[in-house]
Amino acid sequence: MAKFNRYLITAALPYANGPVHIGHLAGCYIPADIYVRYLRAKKADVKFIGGTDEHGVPITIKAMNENVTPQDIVDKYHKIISDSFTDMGISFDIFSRTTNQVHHETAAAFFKKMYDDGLFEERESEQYYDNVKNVFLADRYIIGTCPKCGNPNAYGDQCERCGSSLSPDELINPRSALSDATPVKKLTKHWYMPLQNYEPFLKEWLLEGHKEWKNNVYGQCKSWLDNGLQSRAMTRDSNWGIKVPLPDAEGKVLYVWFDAPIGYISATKELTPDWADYWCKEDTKLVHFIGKDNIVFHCIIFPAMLKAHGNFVLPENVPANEFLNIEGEKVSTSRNWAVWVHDYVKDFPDQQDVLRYVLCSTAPETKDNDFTWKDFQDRNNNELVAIFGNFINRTMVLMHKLCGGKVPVFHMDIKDAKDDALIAAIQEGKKKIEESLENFRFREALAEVINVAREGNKYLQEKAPWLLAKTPEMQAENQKVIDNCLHLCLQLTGNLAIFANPFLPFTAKKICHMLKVVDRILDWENAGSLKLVSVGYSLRPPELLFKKVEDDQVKAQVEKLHAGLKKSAAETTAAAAPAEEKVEAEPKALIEFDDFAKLDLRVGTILEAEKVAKADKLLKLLVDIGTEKRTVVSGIALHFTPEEIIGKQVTLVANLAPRKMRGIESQGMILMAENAAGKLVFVNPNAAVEPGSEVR
RNA sequence: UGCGAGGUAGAGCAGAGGUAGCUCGUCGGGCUCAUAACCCGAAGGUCAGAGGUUCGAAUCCCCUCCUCGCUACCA
Repeated sequence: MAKFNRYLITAALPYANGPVHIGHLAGCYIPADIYVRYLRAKKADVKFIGGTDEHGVPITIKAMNENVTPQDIVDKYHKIISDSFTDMGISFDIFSRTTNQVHHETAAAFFKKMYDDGLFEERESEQYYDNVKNVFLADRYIIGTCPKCGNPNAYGDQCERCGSSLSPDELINPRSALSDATPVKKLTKHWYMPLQNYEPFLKEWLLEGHKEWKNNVYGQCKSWLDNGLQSRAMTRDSNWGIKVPLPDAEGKVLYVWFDAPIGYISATKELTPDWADYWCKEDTKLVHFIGKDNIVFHCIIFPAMLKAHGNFVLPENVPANEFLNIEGEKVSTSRNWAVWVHDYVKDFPDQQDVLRYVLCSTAPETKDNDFTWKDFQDRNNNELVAIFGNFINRTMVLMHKLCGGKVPVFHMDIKDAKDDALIAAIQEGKKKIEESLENFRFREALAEVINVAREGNKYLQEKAPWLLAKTPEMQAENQKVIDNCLHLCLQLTGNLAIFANPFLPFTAKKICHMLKVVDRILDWENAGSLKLVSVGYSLRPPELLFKKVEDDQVKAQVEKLHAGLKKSAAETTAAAAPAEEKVEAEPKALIEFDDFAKLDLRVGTILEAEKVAKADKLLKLLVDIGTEKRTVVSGIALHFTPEEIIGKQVTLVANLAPRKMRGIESQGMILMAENAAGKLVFVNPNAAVEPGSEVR
């Protein structure tokens, strides 16, 4: 514990090309905020760093599609994202952005230092280039017809209609997204970081030194390290990003994943002149909160960068969460299957803590989890309203009824075993919550908060002060017992405010208001105290902390979700439909006989067939075309077993340029007919002919 | 395809050799200060499936299936 005198907590920088949804909150921002609020309550020296990640290709694409500048895009989403976090009480000490000047300087200097220390390899490779705009094209910038589904607007890395991942070489009629020009290959130079050089260090530091990390994180990292790391390009050809700070680097920017984590450092610089204390002193505990998709960058690449640069602390833990599904389906921003934070805040005003509660208690800490509106309702109504809120409400109501609206005296002389048990439960609860939080088990910690409230309800029930005061005479006789009961319930209420504060900060404040105490009592050192409210103080009238979520609200939200989905689906279909007809109805452009004559089509016989290792759709075939035997790799393994096709006659495009697939050179292509259902059928002569016979 | 994580009651989780447990929900009863808490009772599980080790397996070993991520790959 005393090992660390300072905490630096980061939460993944959301990418500024869309708003944030509840999956982001559950996986990353709420756990981070809970942890930070807990540390602050313990008066730890802590900085909570966040910001938007504003570079990279997808932002430039989005800008192009909407006919605005990338800066417009990031300005828009930085605001939306930042507001969502503020509304939800995510208490960043700074929420910065990677387009800031400080960040550009910091990231460039970081790169330059590594360059000067000779830590990069320069390599040349061929990349697609747009001769009209004079720029290199990332795979995303190349658009063409998808060879699988015929979508005329597939990207060079992926077809968004059929979901298949592609390489630019596969696109039919590729064209530049910027100018419509046909891309050509051109040599380009980039700076690579030889990650393999850091393997010994990473293995020692991570695999040996951090066995306490969560299973999902440790296992993934071990897998990466066991399989061996490779050099990775840390620069890109683009004009949107941080310019590579070298003389011969016109048109080069830092790879977005190189610059983004440095954003944590830049934001700290922006926040405080003492930033170096947090980043460079060994007694700082650095913790990155992220989702599982970011594990490799935060556990492998960024630590390697920090180590390479030198003088930086390394993360002490990276408690990555899994993913949150919505109503049984994966979140999909493109299909609009998501609950957006800015929508929630509008639909459920002043109920941020309900969402914080539900997302924490159903957080995907060990596996993917499901968010449903029904569960949201149940947890709110049965736990927040009925147990937590209800205990505090009964305490306040009874105190006003039976103790004149003032904190009653505690009479030590009649303290009994039940009182002692309740006091012990408070102490016990404190210990459990601390232990859970320090080990990043937020669900468990929050469940314990509710549990303490449950103990309160139980105590109140057993003491039943309302039964002791059925008549004024009875009340006079029993007043000391009533006083003790409500005194303890009020102290417990104060403790619940402290316990709940990291999780439900808005609620904790409301409790303080009711108890007429200053927010300072929320300091963790007061947890377990029985002197939070002073005897004789008159308190405010009770106000309800939570209200029930009604069935029609649940219904409305579920409908909204489906309506959003339909709308999005309709848009895609509308956009795709004409194109689809075009592909099927309109024949390809006329060609001359000479074009046809370029094809060398031969009938061949399959001699051998075997599955290609590490590929689920590929068969490696040996085809006899008379004069020679060709090795052909064909993507038909899902339709045919090797045994059933040996001996079959096929039609082969014999003069197709050879191409390597999974390390095997394919010397030709087998013609297949595909029906609407996607079933493949061989195109072959309807009677056997000599192998090598020409098809004309 | 390889690797990683996961699969325990309707939901969310715990348990890592010794009679399968917790919270919420469901059903029945008691009680009532409260936005129906609390108490008592009940139903609900072939611990993903098959095989093995063991006196004894949710737990250890082997194989298979399913979900998610990373990674491949495709007429």
